[in-house]
Amino acid sequence: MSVDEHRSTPVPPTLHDVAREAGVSLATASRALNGSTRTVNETFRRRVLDAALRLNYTPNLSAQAVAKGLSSTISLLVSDIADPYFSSIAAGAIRAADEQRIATTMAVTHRDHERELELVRVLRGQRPRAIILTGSRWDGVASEHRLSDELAAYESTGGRVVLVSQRTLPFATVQLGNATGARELARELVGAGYRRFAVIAGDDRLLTSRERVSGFAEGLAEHGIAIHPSRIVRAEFTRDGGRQGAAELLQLGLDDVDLVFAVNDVMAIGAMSAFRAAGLRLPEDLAVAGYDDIATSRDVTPALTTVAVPLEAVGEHAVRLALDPATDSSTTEPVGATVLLRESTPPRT
Amino acid sequence: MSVDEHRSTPVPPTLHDVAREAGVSLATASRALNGSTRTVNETFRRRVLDAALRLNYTPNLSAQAVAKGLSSTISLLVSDIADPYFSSIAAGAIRAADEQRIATTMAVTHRDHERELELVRVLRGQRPRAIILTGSRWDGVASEHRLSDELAAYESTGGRVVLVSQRTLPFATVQLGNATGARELARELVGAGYRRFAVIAGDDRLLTSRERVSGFAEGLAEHGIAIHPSRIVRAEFTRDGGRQGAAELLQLGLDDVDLVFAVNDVMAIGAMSAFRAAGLRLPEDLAVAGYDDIATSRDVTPALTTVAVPLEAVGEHAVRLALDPATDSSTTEPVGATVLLRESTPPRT
DNA sequence: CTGTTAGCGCGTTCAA
DNA sequence: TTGAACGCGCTAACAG
Repeated sequence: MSVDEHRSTPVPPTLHDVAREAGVSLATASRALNGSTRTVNETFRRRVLDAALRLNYTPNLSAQAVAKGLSSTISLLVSDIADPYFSSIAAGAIRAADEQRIATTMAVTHRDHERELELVRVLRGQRPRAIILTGSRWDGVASEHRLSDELAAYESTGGRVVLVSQRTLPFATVQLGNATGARELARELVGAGYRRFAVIAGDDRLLTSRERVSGFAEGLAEHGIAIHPSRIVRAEFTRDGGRQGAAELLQLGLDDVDLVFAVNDVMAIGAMSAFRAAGLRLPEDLAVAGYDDIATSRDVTPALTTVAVPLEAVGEHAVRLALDPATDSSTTEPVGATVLLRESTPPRT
Repeated sequence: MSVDEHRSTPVPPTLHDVAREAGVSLATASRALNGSTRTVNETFRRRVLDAALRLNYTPNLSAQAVAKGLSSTISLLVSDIADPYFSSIAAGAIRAADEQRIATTMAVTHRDHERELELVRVLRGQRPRAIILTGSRWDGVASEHRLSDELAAYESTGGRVVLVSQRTLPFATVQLGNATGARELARELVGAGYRRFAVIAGDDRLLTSRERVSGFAEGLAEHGIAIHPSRIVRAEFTRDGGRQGAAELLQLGLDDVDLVFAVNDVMAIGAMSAFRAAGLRLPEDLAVAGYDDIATSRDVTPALTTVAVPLEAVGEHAVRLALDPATDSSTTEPVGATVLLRESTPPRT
């Protein structure tokens, strides 16, 4: 039937096949199937569509991208897709991209700067409409400059860059209001009667960690409360990091602490596990608060007090920013955060 | 300097630009940069590489794909990327794909058959090396046939299909051993002293749900225990579904039940929340077990008894299967499951 | 080992 | 409105 039968490697039908099958020219077939200006006779149109259906034709997106010099994909970089923080953002991003019929390519950096830079280079090869970088930016990390250069080069050749994090690089950014959220959390906790705090933070070069810690400290300072530096420990931005931070705090002694703020929920949950393993009753012996409001936060016992970040909306937003031609690199979209007081921080009488 | 300066739309440098800059032919530049057989003079090679670096050149992957008729991407379909079950599989898949320097395009079906079918059609346009479908297959759903046809068409034109689920379609499949895992869970639970069970299942056409329920029932039957049909409720495969299932069970009355098995952890956790809200103490008043061993399971209180599925490994495995040319469609890779008895099902004396 | 040339599948001019 | 011809960026013969 088809020419493919005698070929060794099977191959998808091309527009050429469709045109031949329909008895029209390549151009007509192209116009009937993918043309923007639908200036094609209804009869021919029908014939082409039928032929395409009969052949089970699917346009080769790569070829289209080459021909029009414009691809229909975006690239999304995350630190760790199994982390609910990033998978929520990804969910929103994929949905928004999907609405515009563009595909999302995902890549994972594992919080490795060099890897991130390398991925940007590789992904540029896809000529995506946009590259979205999620995850905290770093301070004092040399590769940030190279990353910035790479992204600038990409943007200078027609690409769009959107960051979901801090605006430390000159690109459109969805800012997360970490300082504000943490400050508000501190206020509410003081309002609930807490006075003596410890913090499990992340690497100090991690701006998200820094912003949350300083925002929290500011909120306390408004009430004349200070956190002793020795009560701020640093650990990895993961559940295990939270456990280790808690262990360190336990070793330091927690007699003069009534609430531990972990800079994200994943760490907070790890910390809760460690505290409990050490024999502490939560929240009676110790209160814990986190940040992000990942799904698990409401399911742990006691339910975790945290700051809700509309993660899926953030992802959608980033894509809209990326795909909206009007957006320029100086765009900064702040996203609000909401304090959620739950059982892990009961009011102190 | 460059011709782009006078152009309205900025454009990335092409191989042509690099060749000109290096003073060599297009072919030489191609060979030096991307050629497999590195039969190129070291001097020229240097010159080309330098030029590429100077121009910040990145090969256009779409063009490469068109030229060699082979793309460097795979497509991964998941039901819901924010669900830890799927994000874990995705993490493994992305990692494995990455190792082979191929990019992963993600799409989300939201458990909608029509959408899934449509996505397969769209994704075929990318000419991915492989399409990986994760998520339970359905029984008695008409679109399954059309999906199968679509996938067959894709495979007949050189693509590869891998399913992560049940082998109900004639494609390479990573099978999850749901029945076995559930049977083993039932045995262990009986061994722990439980005798009276209820089940929160999913849609009965969802094979994953069916397999887990029937496997569980089989395990009980070995000990002469049966589950009364009225003690099996059905709900959505989500946390809210779990809540609703629990609510239904509560309404039915749980006096004659000492353990509730929810067919996945997400539902089990939702159910725990609902049971607790209804005033039940867990696990004293009621034991609960789930399936999948998502990260949250060990963080809830009481820690959830479940069946561990090596999700990330499953994802990696699916990609290897997809990319290994030796694999044929009849390949079936079973994956073991491990019962994890935790505090939500303490031994009954 | 190098350069020339002909494609890959498709969009889009330009005449007809 | 249609079709022929060219170009997109790149690879893969082919000849030198």
